[in-house]
Amino acid sequence: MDDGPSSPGRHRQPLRADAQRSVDALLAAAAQVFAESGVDAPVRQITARADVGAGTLYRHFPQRSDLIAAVFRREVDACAAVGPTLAAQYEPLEALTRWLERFAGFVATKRGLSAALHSGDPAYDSLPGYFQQHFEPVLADLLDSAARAGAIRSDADPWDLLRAIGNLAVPLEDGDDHTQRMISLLVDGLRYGAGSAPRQA
Amino acid sequence: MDDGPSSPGRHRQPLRADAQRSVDALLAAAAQVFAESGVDAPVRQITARADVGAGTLYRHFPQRSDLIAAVFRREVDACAAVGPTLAAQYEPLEALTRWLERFAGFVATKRGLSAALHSGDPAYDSLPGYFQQHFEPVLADLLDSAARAGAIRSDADPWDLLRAIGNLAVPLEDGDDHTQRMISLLVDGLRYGAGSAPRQA
DNA sequence: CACGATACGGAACAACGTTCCAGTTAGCAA
DNA sequence: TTGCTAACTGGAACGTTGTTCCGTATCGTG
Repeated sequence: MDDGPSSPGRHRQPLRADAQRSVDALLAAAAQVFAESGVDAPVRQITARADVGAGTLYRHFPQRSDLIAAVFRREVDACAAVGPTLAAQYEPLEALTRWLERFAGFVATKRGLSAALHSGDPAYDSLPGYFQQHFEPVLADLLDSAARAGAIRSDADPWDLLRAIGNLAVPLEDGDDHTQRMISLLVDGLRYGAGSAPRQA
Repeated sequence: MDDGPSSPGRHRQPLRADAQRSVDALLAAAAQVFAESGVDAPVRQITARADVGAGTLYRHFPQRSDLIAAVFRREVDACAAVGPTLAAQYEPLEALTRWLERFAGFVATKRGLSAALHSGDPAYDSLPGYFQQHFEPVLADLLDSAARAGAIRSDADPWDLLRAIGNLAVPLEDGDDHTQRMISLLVDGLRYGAGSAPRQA
């Protein structure tokens, strides 16, 4: 979930208690600020909200991309973890719908990150893989359960769906319910061929 | 070719002579600096090379995107204009090859612009259209002439070729001749089905 | 409790984007 | 040519940002 310092090996040392607090506060603050002002937001805005000095930030995240990548991974983990929880709590179709909405919320906070991803900085190279690796199995399980229950067709491709919703949620940004309507439309589309022979995802 | 001030209607007034000099100097300097250091290069670097004050830059290009877009359009125009010239000067296949190499040179100076394009700034919205609108006819003519001369097959899609070379030239940046070899490979591919029935571009 | 290692805060510096205006210059009319 | 006005120019100056540095505070341990 939270790797302490920068990029390479996970966490080398157990991190002192206050240091762990700082890292957590920074990641939480950065997540909020990134969502509000994009990944190019001023550093001071983050340190101020985390109630932390600038030196503390640079101690744990020497490169800006370290912070961005860490926030990204943390949010991917959080969103992916919701999948099994929902699956245990709701019937398959309901769990699927709710998770897709949650995923749309995740995507909505990624304003400006797309540009960073294509900036050529090698620090971001691993993120798309991380994204796919963690989300695809979660959605695959949700789809599978719903299909077994006869609630949706069985030929939906998880990765296609993820990208479709990603494209749906990105251009809006504003808090209207357009994305939500689109998602339910997609789910309805999945339900269409439930019992009989389906066509495509 | 050179629209004076910022974005909307072309040039509203004929621009005073010294102002025209400044604009030209700025566009030339910006083109060099962008090619060397990317579109995020410091403003002062541009004004210094243009031998111009900062105020002069902001008078003619209030937004950074104005300057970037102007440089982009100017270079598109310059590159597109070379097409007919080469066509009149060389035999069709030679003209085609030379222009493709020229086009690769154009693409090579666009480092970092791809990221800006996807930044969401509406000032860049028109650029892709401008790109396609000016390059596609030029290449289409060159391909057509070469096909009529029996030098290449006749089913090559100009737009496909432009994007292929664009992808070829982007990742290299360094001045090796890899791009050039790839282009000649492409042209050889075009020649393959010259007289007989071809397959695809 | 005391001590060493670790981490913290925020002042300080450098570099940048942008604004502002006193001085200069181009274009035109007499 | 000369004089006038509007347009244009240069660069100092300001506010903001990224980043470093180090005296001080805190943690974990024997």
